[in-house]
Amino acid sequence: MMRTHEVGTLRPEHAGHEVTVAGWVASRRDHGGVVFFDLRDASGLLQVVVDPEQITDDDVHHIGREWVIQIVGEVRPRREGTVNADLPTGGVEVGARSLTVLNRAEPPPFPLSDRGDDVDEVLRLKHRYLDLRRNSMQRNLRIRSRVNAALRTSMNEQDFVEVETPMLIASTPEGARDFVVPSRFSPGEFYALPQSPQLFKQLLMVGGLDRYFQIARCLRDEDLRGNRQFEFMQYDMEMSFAGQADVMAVVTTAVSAAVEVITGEPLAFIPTMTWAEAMERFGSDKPDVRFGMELTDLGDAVAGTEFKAFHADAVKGICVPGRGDASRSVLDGLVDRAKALGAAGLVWMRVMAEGSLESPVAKFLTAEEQAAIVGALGAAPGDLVLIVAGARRRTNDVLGALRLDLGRPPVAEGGLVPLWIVDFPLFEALGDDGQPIPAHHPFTQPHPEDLALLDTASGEEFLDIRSQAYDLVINGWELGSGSVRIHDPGMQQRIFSLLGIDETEAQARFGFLLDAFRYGAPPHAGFAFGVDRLVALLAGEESIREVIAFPKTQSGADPLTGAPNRLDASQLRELGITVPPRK
RNA sequence: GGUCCUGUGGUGCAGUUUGGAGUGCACACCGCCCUGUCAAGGCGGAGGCCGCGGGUUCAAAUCCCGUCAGGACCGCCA
Repeated sequence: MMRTHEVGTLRPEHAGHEVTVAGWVASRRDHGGVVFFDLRDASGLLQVVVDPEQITDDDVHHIGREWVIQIVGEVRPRREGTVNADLPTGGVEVGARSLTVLNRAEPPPFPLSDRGDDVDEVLRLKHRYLDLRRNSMQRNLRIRSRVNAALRTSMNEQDFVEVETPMLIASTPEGARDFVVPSRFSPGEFYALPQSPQLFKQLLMVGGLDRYFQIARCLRDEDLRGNRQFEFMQYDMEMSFAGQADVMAVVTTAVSAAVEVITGEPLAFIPTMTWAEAMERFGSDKPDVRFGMELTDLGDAVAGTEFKAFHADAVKGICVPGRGDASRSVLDGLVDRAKALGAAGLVWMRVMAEGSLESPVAKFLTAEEQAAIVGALGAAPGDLVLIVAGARRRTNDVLGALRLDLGRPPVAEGGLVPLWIVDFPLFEALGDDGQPIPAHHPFTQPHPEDLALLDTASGEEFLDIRSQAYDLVINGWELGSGSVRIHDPGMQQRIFSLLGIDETEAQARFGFLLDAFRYGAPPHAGFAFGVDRLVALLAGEESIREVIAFPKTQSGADPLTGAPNRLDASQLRELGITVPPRK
């Protein structure tokens, strides 16, 4: 038997038991005579004591970190004054009767203790198998496993059917850039890897599965970020004879179950906010509502002002508490940032004692206007006021970004604060040809109150049409989104025609789905969210790389395996692929 | 595609602003001492292409140009 116990399970009630334990040497404290080892396995740390009267082999003084050893010995309570309150096993130790070296180890290239948290990430990824031994990675992957299990259990309890959908599918030109896989049987032709199971889950609804879910791997060939990887896991669901409220209830139950299994507290209730309100108050469709600094409309405060920059579609501001002491170079940096985000400029104002304003533009504003600005923002002496004027949507975007730059707390601070964002616009913008561009995807059902607008709208008015699309946001991260789908061929035809997709093109892109819908598609709606992001939030990590066993760097490389790499000439020949010579 | 930040013994940093001998700190590593430590302690030692290439200069870790790698952000992510 390799071991009788995992080290982290031993407690004072085991005193007197003879145990066999095995693991890695986390540290050695060598007194020349007695030697202490911290023995680590997946369950934790345990102090092992090697007494020279028990074990006389001098090699014990040369056992290094990360050596793999096995100890047979007796559990005993620690002597008075030597209990370690920082360790769950700190009340006991094992006195070694025998010590076996199961494997030697070279010194690791970086510390595996909690001190290793600051190590260069490339080095960690290159030796991920060592990085995984560290506390935080062990913890994060175990959180991930329990979240996956909780989601599955919840969906099964809610009578959903888990169905796997294919990884090798047809490419459609919609959405994100596809990863593609060459076909050996049909040289010159390619499969695409799924960006999401979207079309398949709608086919499953036509197929009468009624309630589908999957924890699905999705792939998108777009630039990576702290919370975006090429490949990621989506909790994906779709339900028939159901609408927005039904979907939100099911998702809330599942997410709540996952949160509860980690934090011990369910998400009792997830408040709802319209997209329009989120944009006006927070300048974001994924508002972080854990802190204030809300966007305030200053249109009334500066109505009729002489200051020409404030003669704009919208004049809005935020108040940054206590940052009136920001240096000129910091303020210049904020102005640059605002301009980079597309603002014409940024007005900053330091709020001085008695509420007077110190600002390059103060001389253009009357005392009444200055007082109105301070009043509207509720600014106090010592605060910093930032004002942007311009087109309303751009103004909201810029201030929303500055608000996050200046006020956003660490992702784990204050627990999880979830929010449903509803009534997204159906179209996010107008293309160069004046055709509206869908905000979600072209199968999204318009909002019932805005159906009439579909026929009467023109130009920018299209952007006011709402849809039955909804997002789940937690702590300012877009966790996922969903929508009620169009199931009526007539409505689908109208949307395609608004999007400038003619029948031939629609057939070519989504013909199989449209064909399926001719045979009696049930009304259906669904949702999907990023499991990596949920796990990162629950683990308190800013980057999903910390909750993925083998992630890629920002340039899409894997320092451990060397992916991506080049193929043999013979392999390429078989696939009918020619690649340019290496530069 | 763009902007910004970072790159110095195995690891984490300081040094770069204002050029002057690879100068410093902590950890790890090796040797010796040490029988109750908790990241043990003490003494000693070894370990450097200052990411890479070019330029300026009497002299470059330091200034300039280029490049590579990593990260954050913009674009992108229906």
